[in-house]
Amino acid sequence: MRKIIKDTDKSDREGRDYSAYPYLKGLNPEQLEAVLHTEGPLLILAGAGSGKTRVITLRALHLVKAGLARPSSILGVTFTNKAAGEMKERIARALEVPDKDDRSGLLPDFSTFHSFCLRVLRKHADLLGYGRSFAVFDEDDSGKVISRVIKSLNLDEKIFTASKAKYFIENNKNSFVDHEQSLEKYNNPWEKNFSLIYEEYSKRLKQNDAMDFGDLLFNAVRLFETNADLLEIYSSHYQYVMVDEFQDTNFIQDRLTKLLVGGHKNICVVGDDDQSIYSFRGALVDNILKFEESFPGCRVIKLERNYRSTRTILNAASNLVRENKFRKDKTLKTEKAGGGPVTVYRAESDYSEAYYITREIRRLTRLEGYSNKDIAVLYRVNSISRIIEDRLVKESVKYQVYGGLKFYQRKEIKDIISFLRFAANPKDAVSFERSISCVPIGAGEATVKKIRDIADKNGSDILSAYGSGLLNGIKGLKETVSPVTKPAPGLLNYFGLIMELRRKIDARPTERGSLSALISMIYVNSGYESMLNGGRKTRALNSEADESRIENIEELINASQEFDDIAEFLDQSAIDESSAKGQGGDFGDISKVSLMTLHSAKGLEFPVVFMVGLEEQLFPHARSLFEESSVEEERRLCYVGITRARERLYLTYSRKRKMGKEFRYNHPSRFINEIPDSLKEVIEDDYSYSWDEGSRYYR
DNA sequence: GAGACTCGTGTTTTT
DNA sequence: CACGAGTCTC
Repeated sequence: MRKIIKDTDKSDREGRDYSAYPYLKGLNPEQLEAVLHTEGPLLILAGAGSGKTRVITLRALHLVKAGLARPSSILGVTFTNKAAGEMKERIARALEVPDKDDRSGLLPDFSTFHSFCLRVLRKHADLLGYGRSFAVFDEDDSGKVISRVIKSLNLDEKIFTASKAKYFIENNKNSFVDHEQSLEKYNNPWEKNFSLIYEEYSKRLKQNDAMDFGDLLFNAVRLFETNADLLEIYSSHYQYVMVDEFQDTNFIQDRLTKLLVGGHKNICVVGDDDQSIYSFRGALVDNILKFEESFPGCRVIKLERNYRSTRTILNAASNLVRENKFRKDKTLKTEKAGGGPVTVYRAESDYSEAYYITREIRRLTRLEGYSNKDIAVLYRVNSISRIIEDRLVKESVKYQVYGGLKFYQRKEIKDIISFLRFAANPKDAVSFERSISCVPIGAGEATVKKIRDIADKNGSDILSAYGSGLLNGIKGLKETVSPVTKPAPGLLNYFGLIMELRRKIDARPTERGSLSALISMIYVNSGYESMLNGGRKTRALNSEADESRIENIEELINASQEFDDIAEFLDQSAIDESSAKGQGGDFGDISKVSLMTLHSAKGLEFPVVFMVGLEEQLFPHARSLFEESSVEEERRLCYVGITRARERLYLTYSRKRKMGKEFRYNHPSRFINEIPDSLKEVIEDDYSYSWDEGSRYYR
């Protein structure tokens, strides 16, 4: 098999064809080389729009087609589930693996770092002292625990805020520093206290038999570093490893990657230091800059041909990013012609800015042959979307907001799932509290505390305490277990429901009924449904907020039909980031304008891009202005935004903007000035929108 | 002690 | 402006 590759390689230079591998046609020489370089370390420095995704997927495809690897021995790591899913889909189509069947083994394993680690830990976390059904806490859950910890340590919550503590803990976990090392490492009182919080937090997670997001990576690395035989199994199983967006990996992700490929070193990483935009998450650009040092003899391939943007757009991007001092110099070349100038719009107010964008979108779709799906509106912070949305709604332009609150993070969804989570893992006190207090059943803080205290005192979890009658002294809990018959809210009914869920979880899938039936049961029997319906006769009488909650729960019941396995569903819901319904990431087939943050736009492209709110303090964000390196990161973020555009780019800013309670008068972003005038066309606010509405807004 | 109510606050970004 | 913590009332 090796031979075939070599022959192919050679034949390229001699101009022979690739009839055995038709998918290689149309690749440029660098791309081709990247696809064909299969053995040993490979670094692909891929500029924006240089066909990076195509190279990765073709490389995986080629490994299979050329008989070098079984699909299941290829691991592709990405940062979002969406990206992972898309790559898998592409390969599935190329390999003609049908959709519905059990695909395991037939396709390469494309995962995020987190889902990969979670899968590993589900199998082996007992080696680290975790239970079979350990819980996965999201930011929200761990935030709650952290706040509690800060209180219990009698620290001033104004000074040692939960968010700072969270940041501290996250950073340490990302750097593979555990709470003991943290206590040793830091000596000043400030960090010492955070270390104490870290320590207590870790203990509580353990009590809850829970891991947070950081733990997934931390524990996977710990697992592999302390169990050489297990690492051997995994690293010899995954003969070929690829990591996408390598510039955004942090210390622990880099470490995990190196562990996995230690034996064979068949590692291919793809990235672009100009697109490193996650340093606040602990991402280290050095991981990609020093990759060659880590893997001596590594092949480096640069993809510098951009197939996406017009020359003007690309020039704008290049000129901008050239302002950064700390970067590897490189130049993207384009194949496309000039294109029109970048439009810079100066608005008097954010309202007027939204008006302009909406009007321009309508003009583009009516007169210039674009459709809504070709257009994206990108902003620095989510809060900007609102005023744009208002205007789009008023002018009946269909749009879809991506990102923002994720589906599984919505209150009502978390509420319903917390019943299931608690039933699956009775040590999960966070889910216990959430489930018992999300419906008013006469159990408030005091009762909850009483229950926890009883359980703690007897050294058992809450459900065992209930099962052995220890809770009988509590008001409303005199009888023993009773099956759930009617949806009457109450403490007894609550425990009846949880016990019932537990029985079903343990039962064989054939005997327990479908998962969606279980979730419906929770919804009805917990009293959640009647709470939302508020006793009203028809749903039309419900408030808009309640109605949307009901719809979301119905969506949840719907979505859960795809799952047979409860544990799998719980894992998915813990780490799946997909936002509101119907957002599979298929931007192509919905006729809506896309609205999203610049961060979530990474990896996407649109014929028309509007970048909104290009103002000092907002973009670059106020919090970045203290450090040169942070401003550079903002600039890279701007670079990412610009390079999303294929044909037309709009940069808009407003002189006056409502931020929080007050109006701010910001200067235009330095990033606008950093694009040469010759590439720009500046349009001033023409005051043509309705001042009536505007002034009412500004009252 | 539970639940309604008000006030104040706070809004960066993949998992 | 929406959410959470804190206060007040039943």
